[in-house]
Amino acid sequence: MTKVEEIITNDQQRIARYAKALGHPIRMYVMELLSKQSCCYSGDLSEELPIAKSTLSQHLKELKDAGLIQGEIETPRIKYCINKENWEEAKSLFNKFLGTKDK
Amino acid sequence: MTKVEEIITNDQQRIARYAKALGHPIRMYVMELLSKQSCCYSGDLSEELPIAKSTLSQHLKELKDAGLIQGEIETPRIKYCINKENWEEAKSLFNKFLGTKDK
DNA sequence: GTCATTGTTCGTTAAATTACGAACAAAAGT
DNA sequence: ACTTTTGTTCGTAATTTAACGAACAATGAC
Repeated sequence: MTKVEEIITNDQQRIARYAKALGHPIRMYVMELLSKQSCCYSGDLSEELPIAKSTLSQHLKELKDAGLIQGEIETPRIKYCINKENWEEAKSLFNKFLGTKDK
Repeated sequence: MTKVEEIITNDQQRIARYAKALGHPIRMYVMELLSKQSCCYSGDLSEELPIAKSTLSQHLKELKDAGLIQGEIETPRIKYCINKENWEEAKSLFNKFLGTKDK
């Protein structure tokens, strides 16, 4: 009868999308790293993390598809950093949701 | 070689668990509702939301299993509310992650 | 050109997620 | 006892997720 879009707000859709992307320890690890040190190389991640590089690649793709990170080619490596614009949006959405006073 | 637990912190595991639970629009909707109005009945949710009640039940179970909500029998209905203790932990973890100043 | 290096894509597999309706269980009302 | 209300559980199906290794592509070094 009623459609999802009439009930679930756009913000809820978006924050759920971000939350989903953060819903894995490896991806949390990457995001936390990036929020601390501005950028990283997947080769370095691949060394520290005990997972196949193809698996890591998939996780990075997840984060990229969710808009949380972006990759920049810096041959022969790829430099990953936070996607500032979307990250700001995500933070704003989470802060609002969490009832934090700012924003 | 190295184990996941040596790399991924406990906090990262926990916040990822919470994020995963929040990674669906329906569940975001419920959590947002509960953070506003302290409690709700799944019957009411079932009416507003265009999904089967069995599906809703599953989503509520997800949130319950993640520790974000708790159900209290109030026959014949079930009253759902935030699980305060875990919600505080989740907020604290998210705030730390998001780089918010408080907490 | 050939060889490393770096990271993605492919193919596969196992498990988890999402969704539905039907069946079921519990408890209160008649 | 029967019915109604409320919500969970069951059975099923389609899709997505997570993981691996092998194969592949791009680029720089030899």
